Amino acid sequence: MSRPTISTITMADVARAAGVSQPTVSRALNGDARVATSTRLAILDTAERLGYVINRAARTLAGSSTNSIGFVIAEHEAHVWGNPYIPRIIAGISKELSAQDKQLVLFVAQNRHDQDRLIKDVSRRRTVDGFLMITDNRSDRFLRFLLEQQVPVVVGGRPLGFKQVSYVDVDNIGGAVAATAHLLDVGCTQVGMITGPRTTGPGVDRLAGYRRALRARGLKDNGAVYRAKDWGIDEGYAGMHRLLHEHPKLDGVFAAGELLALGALSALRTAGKVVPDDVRFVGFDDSAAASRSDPPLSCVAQPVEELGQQMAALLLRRLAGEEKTGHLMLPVQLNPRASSVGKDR
Amino acid sequence: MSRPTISTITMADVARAAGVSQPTVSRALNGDARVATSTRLAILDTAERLGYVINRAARTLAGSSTNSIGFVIAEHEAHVWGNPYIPRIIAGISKELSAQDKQLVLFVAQNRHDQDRLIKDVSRRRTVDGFLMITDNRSDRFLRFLLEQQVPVVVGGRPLGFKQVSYVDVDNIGGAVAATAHLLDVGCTQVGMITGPRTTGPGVDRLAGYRRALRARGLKDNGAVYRAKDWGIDEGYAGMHRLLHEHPKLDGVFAAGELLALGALSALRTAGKVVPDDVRFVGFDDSAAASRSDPPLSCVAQPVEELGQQMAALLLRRLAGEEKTGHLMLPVQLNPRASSVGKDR
DNA sequence: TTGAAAGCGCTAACAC
DNA sequence: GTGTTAGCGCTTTCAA
Repeated sequence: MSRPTISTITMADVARAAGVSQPTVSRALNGDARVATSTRLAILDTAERLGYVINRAARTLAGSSTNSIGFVIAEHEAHVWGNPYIPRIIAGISKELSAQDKQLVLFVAQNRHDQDRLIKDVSRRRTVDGFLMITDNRSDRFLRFLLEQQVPVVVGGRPLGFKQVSYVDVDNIGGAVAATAHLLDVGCTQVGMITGPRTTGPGVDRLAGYRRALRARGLKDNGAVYRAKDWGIDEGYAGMHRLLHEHPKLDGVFAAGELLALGALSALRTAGKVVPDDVRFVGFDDSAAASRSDPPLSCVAQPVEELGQQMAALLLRRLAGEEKTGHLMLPVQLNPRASSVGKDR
Repeated sequence: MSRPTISTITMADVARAAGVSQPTVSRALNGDARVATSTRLAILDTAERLGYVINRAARTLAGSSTNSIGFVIAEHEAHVWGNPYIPRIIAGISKELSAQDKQLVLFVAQNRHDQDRLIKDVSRRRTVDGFLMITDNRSDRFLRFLLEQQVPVVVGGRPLGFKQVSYVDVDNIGGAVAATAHLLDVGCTQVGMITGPRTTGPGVDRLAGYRRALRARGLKDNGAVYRAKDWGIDEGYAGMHRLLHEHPKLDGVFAAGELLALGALSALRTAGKVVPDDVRFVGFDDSAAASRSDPPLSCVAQPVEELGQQMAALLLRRLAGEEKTGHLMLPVQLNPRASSVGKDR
């Protein structure tokens, strides 16, 4: 049993079977309005019956679009590779793209050299119609290049230091306000925060939300803020450790990242603190992980998969000329949980 | 300043500039041995000078290869999206592929429906030359299909229930043996284990390694094994919780997964155990995360990025006809650390 | 509303 | 060794 021959049904085959010309098949399949409804239906039927699948290479060669978009992972080493959201973001992107019959091509540019190669390639030959990317704003040369060249691009997470860039982000400020307000609501008087890098939009915005919530209650900033250098578990641990030493009376903590929260929690337990008896805690999480039982903590749930999907949708709209530069903010949800951690309840 | 025109330098342009025919340019650029060295050099030089970049669509249409390979994420929802290794695996794959000028196309098949669509597409039209995939062996219909159709595929992690499939995996057995032996070496007398799903190669193999190490010391299995239903943090927590209740005298634990270890650690702390004073602990980790300070635990370090790279390399070799079905086992390293967790040292 | 003809940029025979 | 000649399977004018 040798490999079955891949049926190479072409538009010409469909045309022959349907009794029309090959260009008419092309028009019908591409939704050209000039094709008579009866013809279209006959063609669609024949194509389906014959199991026709378009040859992307031919389409790309003849047409003006590549029908594929690129996803660039350009974050600095320590960030992205510890970014637990990448798979989910990809799932969201993929969902949207496959619905529109676009291919998703992956590019990894961890260092300057990779970026240069990408820049060179893109500048000379358009391999994809546009880019989606996750960046930590450190190694942003590729993004800058894309914007200069006016190559369509949509970024995940508000990028700092760029004007006129399309991006999709979750409501970081709103989420941080809700988290902080929640801690105050349940009676905390000394609320601290571990925020993400000041070089990132989410890091800055979540801190802003925390401060806004304090201000709204007429509380003054007690300085119990740790600005993590990255989003990793280590920084969460280090941050919590430091906060506990500098602010022994802390009775509430908001850790603005999933791994930061894990690390912070670890430090709390190491210090013998019981959550929420000694210290109330709110973290960040993927909304898809909302059912997670450990840590059974209050968290701000972000729609990560939808973030990816919306990024793709926004890019496709731009490519279709329906939209110029634009932003999109996805709502988050505060997910309060009343479990105890640090000892058995 | 409008968008600079993408220079559409074709082989014909290079040919003209170099004073040869277009097919000769094709041969030179593709390393055809029949081209005279002097001609080749002249052509390469001209191409470089003109900034020539090949048109992949044209190459694919005219040739017999698509010059791109697919990466399929086919794991069951709960598994993959919590799989912390995906980004690193992708990095490794990308490294190898870009070195060979191949594109990486992503496919996501979370459910039966996605898989059917993929199967249908692949059976009718070859979009990529081969596939790389991560699977949890539950939703393995796509893999089965690929094998039946003799589509080249390389799997990451030993897949259960398949014969004649190429895969790359780390030395799970060796790692588990080393981990268990280490616990015994440092004086543990009651060593338990939390292993991964019995439907996965690594889950089975790591358990086998643990048992082999016990046997080698003449110890009999004390039954202190928790078989996690997935690799998530929750299962680690649940497993540790259960082990502690059923085996109160446990003084050593081997958690055979990164998230399993995190969860297990959490449960240990929750139960008031101090690591390593009360219980010795060995987890699994990405070797790239070896510098991680929390948890500062002994671990089996896996070369995850290299796993991806080797997967790609193996597939490319198969496509080049250099190799048939084959396996590759990457060595792991036991990384003993002597830190304390659960209280300040 | 449809067909005929041209051509996208490359690879692959086949000559010389 | 190198040039000539044919397509690959589409999209896109241009006629009809």
